[in-house]
This record gives sequence, structure tokens and C-alpha cells, in this order.
Amino acid sequence: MPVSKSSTPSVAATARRAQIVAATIETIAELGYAQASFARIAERAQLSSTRLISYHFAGKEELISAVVEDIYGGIRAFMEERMRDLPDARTALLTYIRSRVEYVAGHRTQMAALMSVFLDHRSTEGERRSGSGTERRALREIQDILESGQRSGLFREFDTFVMASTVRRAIDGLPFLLRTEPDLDLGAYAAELTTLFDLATRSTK
Amino acid sequence: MPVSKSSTPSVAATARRAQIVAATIETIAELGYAQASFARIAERAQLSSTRLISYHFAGKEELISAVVEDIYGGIRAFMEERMRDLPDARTALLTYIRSRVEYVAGHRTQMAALMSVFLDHRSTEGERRSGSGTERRALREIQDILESGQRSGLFREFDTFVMASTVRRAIDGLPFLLRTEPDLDLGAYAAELTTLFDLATRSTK
Amino acid sequence: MPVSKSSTPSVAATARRAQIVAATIETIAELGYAQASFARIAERAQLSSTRLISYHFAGKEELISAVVEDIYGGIRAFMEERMRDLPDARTALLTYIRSRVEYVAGHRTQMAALMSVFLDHRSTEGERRSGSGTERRALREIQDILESGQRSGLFREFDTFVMASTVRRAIDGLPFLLRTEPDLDLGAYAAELTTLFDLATRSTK
Amino acid sequence: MPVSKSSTPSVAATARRAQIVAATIETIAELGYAQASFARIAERAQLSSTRLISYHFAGKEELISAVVEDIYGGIRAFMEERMRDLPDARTALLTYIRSRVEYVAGHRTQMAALMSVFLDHRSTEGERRSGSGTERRALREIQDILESGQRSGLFREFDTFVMASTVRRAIDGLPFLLRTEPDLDLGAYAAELTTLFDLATRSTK
DNA sequence: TATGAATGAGAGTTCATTCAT
DNA sequence: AATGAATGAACTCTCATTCAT
Repeated sequence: MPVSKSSTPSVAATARRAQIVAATIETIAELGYAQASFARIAERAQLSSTRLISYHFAGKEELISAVVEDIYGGIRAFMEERMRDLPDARTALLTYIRSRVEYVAGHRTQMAALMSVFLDHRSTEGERRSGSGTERRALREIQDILESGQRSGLFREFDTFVMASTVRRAIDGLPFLLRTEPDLDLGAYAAELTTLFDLATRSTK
Repeated sequence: MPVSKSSTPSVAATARRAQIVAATIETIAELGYAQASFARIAERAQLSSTRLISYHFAGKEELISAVVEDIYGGIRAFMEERMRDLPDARTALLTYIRSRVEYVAGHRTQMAALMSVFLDHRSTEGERRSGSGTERRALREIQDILESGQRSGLFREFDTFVMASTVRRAIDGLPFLLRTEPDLDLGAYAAELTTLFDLATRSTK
Repeated sequence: MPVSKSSTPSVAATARRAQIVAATIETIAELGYAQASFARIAERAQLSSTRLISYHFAGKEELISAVVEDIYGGIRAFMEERMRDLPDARTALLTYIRSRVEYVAGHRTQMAALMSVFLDHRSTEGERRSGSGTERRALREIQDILESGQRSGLFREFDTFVMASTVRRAIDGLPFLLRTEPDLDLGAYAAELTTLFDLATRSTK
Repeated sequence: MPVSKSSTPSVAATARRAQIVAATIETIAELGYAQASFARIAERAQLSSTRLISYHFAGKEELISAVVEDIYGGIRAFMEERMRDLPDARTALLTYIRSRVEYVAGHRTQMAALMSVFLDHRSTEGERRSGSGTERRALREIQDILESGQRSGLFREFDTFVMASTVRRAIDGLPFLLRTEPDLDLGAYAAELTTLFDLATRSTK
């Protein structure tokens, strides 16, 4: 995949890219972003040389972007389906939490990789990838639910930013927790978490 | 002060170590653990060569350990004083949250560094530093408060591990949040957070 | 149109080669010979891969040869016309200088590329392309004019090799000068140069 | 020679740097700037690895700067002595030419290297090293002589920029010429050149 | 006539660390 | 307590080129 990328990539190229992305995710999840060198990724992907990675991705930056995009794509697809047609904000919040935890449970490797990328990686400009972009958007999504619940009177008055951040952290910190406690029952975890935030948000009238 | 630590380190050596540790913290906070090479640390510490770092610390591992110990020492001292003589578990929990947030507010650089270390660093054996050690102990501390509250009837029945983790994450994720929102009012944040967990924990009878 | 050139190249192939040669000239002129990789040339020529260059030219060597030949062809055609039917050696010398400067003025990109190639490039054998070939022939051309002028008594006695070299250098160093002084008035430059060499060569009787 | 360069480098370091610079000059002179990789330089300098070059020079840029500075230092020292206490502009111009040619004769390797560097190398900013700096200053030096001669009436009226450029080119093009004609008699060359420019510049009254 | 995929070799640079004083 | 010199290993990335279609 050289010089220009005007035309649509071929099937073979797409497959190779997917293979490399998958190997990268595994490598990062296991060794951490800092240790995920092209050499180690190539080894895991059964490639004869790192040269092939450079061939398919313009640089490490682009590879990581592809990784993040790949993982986010999965989450987005999963969540979109789960969050469809929900009756009210309370259901939406609890469904959000439950679904996200469920997704973490089923995609540990990817979640571990994502966490490592987010916290280690700084794009060339020195800014964190999360920067204003992704992270804020994710918070916005939760805040929207919370604000809607406050308007409808289902939720008490609280700072939606703080609440949303706490929810986020409780979820995306899970991979971190799973490292120490790999046998954690995530179903029970989700149940406890929904109760926790239900109590924390519900109207106190 | 090389490898053998037979004799007590001199004042000069201790001062040098402290200087290097401080420079390391700043470097990690600013550039991330992965970018915090000896060269960059030496530059910030105004040292003429990385050799001096190697001289005072047996290896990177030891330097990072010193960093973590240094930061933890600060937290411990601060928290010990705050957590003394508290009447009940509810007060203890809210004080814990409030104090921890306050400490984060006053020690942003150190907290940012700590977060980066925890998430990037894997000791040579491949195990996370946090491993069974520090992180579990920190959770234990919160869990103790929670269990005490449950025994006294002040807190409802919930999984103390989940609750403690959520509290932890809400606090130690703060440096992450501060990167995107450096002007965050941490006083208000602490207030919201205590209310949140107060509602989430209190007895529902 | 691979290695074997048995049949006459098709129109399409010739056009492609011309396009690639043109892109190569531009690339060399702008970035210098050393930076003119196949990748960068392909990018400028709007080609999807470097493969097409390798397909049309047996190697970099051949591409550069084509470039040089292309540029020389232009100079030769231009100069042949200008140097026709000149009454005497003095007119020939001054016309040579004036015409060459004029050509440089009208073909800056190509001249810049040519200069870069001559000075950077060494064919595989380690010998400079200019070697005995082109450069000597170019000097010969000027020396012929000078010797003719000396025979006819128009020119004083001087070493024609030294004089010819100085003329050459004054002309083919122009692209170098133009980099620093792009707004140079080349008409005036030519006038000064002809006067200079007129005085330097004319009979002192 | 690590991180900072606050203090004066030691004797040993200076010697090493000089050794590397010398090897670099030889390598560039023989193979051209483009082929002068750290590996080839290390080989010629009898160094066990390229790493030592990186240790003593912050990067290729700095190494090349050191090379240029080294060569220029030599020229400057030589010329300063030669150009001292000259009675008039005519003597100054002819002495300048004669001395420069003499220096080229005695320092072929360095001159060949310098030429290669000037024409191949573009500093990171994309600008040629010669840029506004060195080349213009060199021209200025000659122009000063020429203008002084014009003021005193020794020289005719001509464009000093064109004349200075032609002088420069005649001299710094010599290494190029020497590649094709290594047995050139540079003494005779200097004599011819001085006559040439004497005739070209002298007052025509 | 053209192309996508792949490649071995080498580039300069950075890494934490060690030797010798 | 400190330092200058040096190092092997690994890093990402680019080079012109070739295989197979």
C-alpha cells in the first residue's frame, strides 16, 4: 500500500491490515503500548519482517489510529444496537452501564489494549489522542442521558459532568482491575454498578 | 552510593537522589512514562550525563520504585492525618474522598506521574507493579471503611469491592480528566463526589 | 516496456516515460538528487506506486540517464540553432555565453536538476557520469571556438582549457546562484558576462 | 558527549571528534555526500560502531556542520594570512585568486568534500546550507575588493556581483574539474586565471 | 501496459548500562 | 561522590527492486 491511497484497497490488503491490527491489539494488551514494537507485532502476526507493517501503514501513528478505530468501531456497533428504543433516561443509563461492562467482559484483550493506548500514547503534536476528541464525546453521550433524566424529573439535580466522569471511570478502569482480579464476576459487577448509579442519580423527592 | 547499601547514605547522596526523583516525576508527568528516558530526566535535572542517574540508582526499575515510594509517602502522610479520629464510617468515607481529591488538586504533577507509571510500567518479570501489592492495599483501606459502615448499619448492603473500586477509579482517574479540563473546580468536584457516594452507600431503610 | 527493447516502444509507453522524466526533473530540482526517491517521484507524477517507474526504467541509473538525455536534448537543439552561421570566433563566443544564459533563464527547473545530478550522482562503477563524457565534450566545444579565434588573431594567446572551464563554470553555476538570488536579472547578467570574457579573450595588440 | 554541553569538552573527546570529522571528509570526498553514511564513516575511522559517532555528534546535521566549520576554518586561517597588508585592490584580487587556487591544490580532499556538501546537503529546514549565509559572505569579500578597486580607478566599471560570482565559480568549481583532470597543473592554472581576471577588471582608460 | 504485495538491506537515532578513572 | 567515554541492542522508517498476476 504505497505512495497514494486514492483507490480502494484490495481485499488482500484489507485482510493483511486486519491481521496486523489484530496482532497489534494482542501485543499491546499483553506487553503494553511501550513494549509493542513493530518487531514484536510482526512476530505475533507471523510476519517475516517488520517491513510488511511499514508497507501497510504509513507509520506507527497510523497503525495505532487503525487499532483505536477498529476497537471503537466494535464498541460503537455494539452499543448502538443496545441503546436503541429505550423508554426513559433511567433505563438508558442502566443499560449503558450494563452493556458497556458486558462488552468489556467479552473483549478483554481489546479493552486492555485500548486502555494502554489511551494512557501511553501521545500523538506527535504532543497531545494525547483522547485529547478533546474521543473522551469528550464519550462523556457527552452520558451527559446527554443524564440531562434528559433531569429534565424529565427522573434524576435529581447533580453536576452531569462529574457523574458522567465517574461512570466512565468505573467502566474504562475495569481492564485495569481485571489485571489484578482476572476471575471477577462481571455480571455481578454490572449489577452492583447499576444499583450504585441508580441510587446516586435518582430523584430524591 | 553504588549497589551495596551497607552504610547509611550521605546527605549529599540523599539530596541528589531526591533531585533526580523530582526531575523524574516532572518528566513522567509531562511526557509520559514511555518517553521518560534517562536522557530526558538528566536534561531536566540539569545533569551533565545520564551516568549520574545510573550511579545513584541500580536501574530504571529502582528509580521508578523510588518515585512511587516518594509519591506514596506524601499521600500516606497527608491521609493519615486526615483520617485520624473520625466518628463514624460515613464521615470516614466522605473525608477519604474529600481529602484524596484535595491532595490531587495540590499535587497534580505527582498524581499525573503516578497514573502514568501505574498504567505503563511493568516490572521486568512482566507483572504490573500494582500487582497484588499497592492497589489491593489501597482498595482494602476503602473496603475496611465500607465494611465498618455496613456493620454499624450506616451503609446498605453492597459489594464492598465494587464500591471501593468505583471510589478509587473516581479519584485516581482525576489526573486523566484534568488533562482535558485543567480548569476544573476540584472543590466543587469533591462536593459532588461525596454526595454521589453518600447516596450510593447510605442505608436505605 | 521492460528490459528488452526489441520492438519500438508504443506511444503510450513513450508518454509515460516522458511523464516520469518530467516528474523526476521537478523532484530533483526541488529536493535535490539525494532526496529524489522513486516514492517521491511517483507522488509528484500522480502514480499509485513506484512499481510503474521500475517497470518503465530498468533502474535508477537508467531513469537518471533519461533525465540527463532529455535535458541535454533541449539544450542541444536550442544551441544548434543559435550557433549557426556566425561570422567569427568572437561572435561565436559571445553568442554562446548569451544563449546559454538565456536558456538557463527559461529552463530553471531543468538546469537546477541537471546541476544536482552532475554533482551528486556517481554511476555504479563509482565514476562520475560527467566523467570523460559529457563534460569534456562541452569544454571541447568552447575550446574549438577559442582556438579558432586564436588562429584568426581575434583572441590573444591563453590556455583554452582554463578559459573554457571558466566560461563553463560561470554558466552552469548559475542555477546555484539563482537559489540565493532568484530575482537576478539574467539579461543584464549575460551582458556583463559577455563583456567580461570579451575583455579576457580579445587580442591585446 | 551526552545531554548537555555546558562545560568545555575534554581533550580526548576533542580528539575523537577530530578523528571522526577527518574520516567524514575523506568519505564524502571519495563517495559523495549521499553515500557518506555513518557506517561508512565509522569503517574508515576504524570505529567499532556507528554508535560512537552518534555519541559525539547530536546528529548527522551536527557532524556535517562540524565538517564545514573545520574546512572553513582552514581556508580562513590560510587566507587571512595571505590577504594581509596588500598595497592595492588589483594585488588583492590577484592574490585572492592565486591563494585560493593554491589552497585547493593543497587540500583536494577537503575541497572535494566541501563541494559535495554544499551541493547535496539541505539542512532540515529545506534550505541549502549555503543559503544566505556563507556563500553571500564569500561573495561580499570579493565584491569589497572589486568596489575598492573601482573607487581607486584601478578597475573599470562593471557589476561587482557578476564579477565576484564568476571568480567564485572559477575557484570552487576546481574540485569538479580535478576529478576529470587530476594531473592539472594548478600553478599554471592560477597564472592563467589571474591574467584572465586582470584583463577583465582593469581600467580601460 | 500495468499493478498490488512483498522484501532484504540499510539508514540515523535512542535506549539503559558499563568500563575505567 | 562523581564523571567522560563507550557500547550492543533495538527502534521506526525508507530504499530500489522483484514476484506473481
